[in-house]
Amino acid sequence: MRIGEIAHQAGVSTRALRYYEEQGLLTSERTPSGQRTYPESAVERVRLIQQFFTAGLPSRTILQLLPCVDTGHASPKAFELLASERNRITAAMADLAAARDALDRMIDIANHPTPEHCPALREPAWAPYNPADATRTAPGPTEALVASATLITM
Amino acid sequence: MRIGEIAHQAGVSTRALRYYEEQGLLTSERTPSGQRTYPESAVERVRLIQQFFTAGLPSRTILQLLPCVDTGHASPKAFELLASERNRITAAMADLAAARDALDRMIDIANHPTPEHCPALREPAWAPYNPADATRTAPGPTEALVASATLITM
DNA sequence: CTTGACCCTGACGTCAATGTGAGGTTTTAG
DNA sequence: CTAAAACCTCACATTGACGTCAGGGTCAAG
Repeated sequence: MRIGEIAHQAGVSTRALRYYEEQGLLTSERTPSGQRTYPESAVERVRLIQQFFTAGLPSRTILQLLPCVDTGHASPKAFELLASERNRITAAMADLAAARDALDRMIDIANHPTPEHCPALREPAWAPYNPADATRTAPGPTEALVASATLITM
Repeated sequence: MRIGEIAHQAGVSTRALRYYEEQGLLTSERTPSGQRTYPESAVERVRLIQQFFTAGLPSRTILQLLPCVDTGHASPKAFELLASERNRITAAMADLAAARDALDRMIDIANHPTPEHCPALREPAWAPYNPADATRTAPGPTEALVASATLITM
């Protein structure tokens, strides 16, 4: 398969694929005329790479991780890296959850049944970590709103 | 309080605070000589701003959101924005979870009790979405490893 | 053989939240 | 009073994963 096909199937640009190759994340055969050729499996590999990029891993880190995907074995160094990146991701998820909760508090206040009731600041929307709000975990308030917004934005 | 104190308490640089002001996210009084002065509450406000930045919201979006923190009311536009950003964050968390699971699969394989058993690719580590692995949700494998890595990296 | 779609290699542009340094004023501690 | 520490305003540098344009080959179809 040529680069355009891979790009299409993996949902990325050809520029991205050449960049991955430049970074050592992806290899390709070449036709006599110099055009890149990939095996089918490249599609999944690109998707994995993209997943890591999306998760905020820099290319240098991905480069260190990929060999252990290929060999199925992890050196001690790679092992540490795997673990520390996992921790990083976990921390990032916590940060996102915190921001989401802040938004939820704002939505709650904006949705307050009696708008006259909260002139501004009885409990500021950004109060530091109100544990009473932390009992609920996943869905959050105003499901209908979020659902409709999903329709709008996804 | 002056800028250095706020920066210290909020855990950001003075440069960041001046940038926030430049972007309209933060206001300050000035002493006759021109030095910035902030109320105590600025610390929490900066922390909120940082939380949003960490969650990937761009300053322009934060700028649209903050008024509704201040007034406790959200215009329809702001409301849509709140909802769509909440969705964005939720999607980002899902992406992080997917990457974390990919790492977990790699860790599992690297930790495989019989390393000789998986020469490379019986089930590639990056197999697309193995639902059997999705039953477990939060903690993941190799707790001890992750715990020790936490000690190392946090 | 030619046209249009695809591919190639540079190489510069982008965007956003800061970092950093220059050159100068203000505040604070002694 | 003096020196250090903190502040001020420009304004250019950084980082990373691409976008985009230039200038030029390649490949299938008609």
